[in-house]
Amino acid sequence: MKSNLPDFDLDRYLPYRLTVIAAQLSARLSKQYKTQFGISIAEWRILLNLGYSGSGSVRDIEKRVSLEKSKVSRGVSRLEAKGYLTKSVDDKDRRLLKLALTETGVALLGELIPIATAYQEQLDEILGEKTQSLQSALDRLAESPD
Amino acid sequence: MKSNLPDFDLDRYLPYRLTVIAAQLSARLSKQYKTQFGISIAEWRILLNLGYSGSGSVRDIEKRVSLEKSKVSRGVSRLEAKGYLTKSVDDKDRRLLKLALTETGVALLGELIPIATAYQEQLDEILGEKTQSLQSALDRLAESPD
DNA sequence: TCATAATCGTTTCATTTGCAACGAAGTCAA
DNA sequence: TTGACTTCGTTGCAAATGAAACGATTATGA
Repeated sequence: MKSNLPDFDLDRYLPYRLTVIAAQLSARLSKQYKTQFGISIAEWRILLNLGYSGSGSVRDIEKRVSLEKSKVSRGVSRLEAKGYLTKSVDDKDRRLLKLALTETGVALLGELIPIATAYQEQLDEILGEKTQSLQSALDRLAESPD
Repeated sequence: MKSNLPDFDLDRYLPYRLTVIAAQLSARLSKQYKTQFGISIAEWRILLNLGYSGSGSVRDIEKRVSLEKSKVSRGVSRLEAKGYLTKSVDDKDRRLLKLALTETGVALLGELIPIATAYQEQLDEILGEKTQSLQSALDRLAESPD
């Protein structure tokens, strides 16, 4: 087809670019967590949140780590089945679940975190002095409306 | 559970951060393209690639726009069903498909591109002087070998 | 030439996803 | 108190996804 289209540079188009690079960066840890620990990214985020908050509801996690509530719900169930956390009803509000890591869960998280930290350090090394400007540019995008 | 975990800042963790922001940026255009034109992101990338390359095989698109070949295959089929492109066998190598936009496909793309361009400009505005440093930081990450 | 290997695009299949609907529990106001 | 409304977590369901297998075609090299 003859085309007389305006120019467009996909490689500089941020929605595309960020999606591709995010997938690239996530892929490595995702594979390692899956093969070595049988844990998905969603599960990792849940563990992490519970590790630091001490306990929380499905909704707390959903808001805090950017996961849909059905994903959180299913992730929590899997983690419970594997013995990494416990579910109980919150006494103050019986609609809520009180989720908390088990000892095994804490131990697992203790293995996952150093791996992520090492990866982040590696990325910071690659970025060098650009680390700060990247983070502050991302701050801007994150704050932007819609 | 008592925890004695090393510190970890998820909000500065790039694999997470980029994933969240990428999803946020993509969501807006994704919705608009879907509701207004019935087009998915994968289809948009396919259209875009064909619009500029003139024609190409499934594999060309796969490599060029970061889509799995099954996604390309299905996207191409949908676009063909909607009349936006044509499939034919490549005469030089009969394993390959020769894909090309129809007139309708070019017209559609002619509507999609200005929307994306306007969005990119809006993002550049939000980023201001940080646009360049963001792009160059992303260059670094993209080049990194994992 | 002929057998083997590689590549292309499609499809199968199990899993994942996102959305909406749901029951249970809590809130609010009349 | 009652009834309408909201919130919580789960689940049903249809669609999307990704990996592997497949047939068809081409490339390679003995």
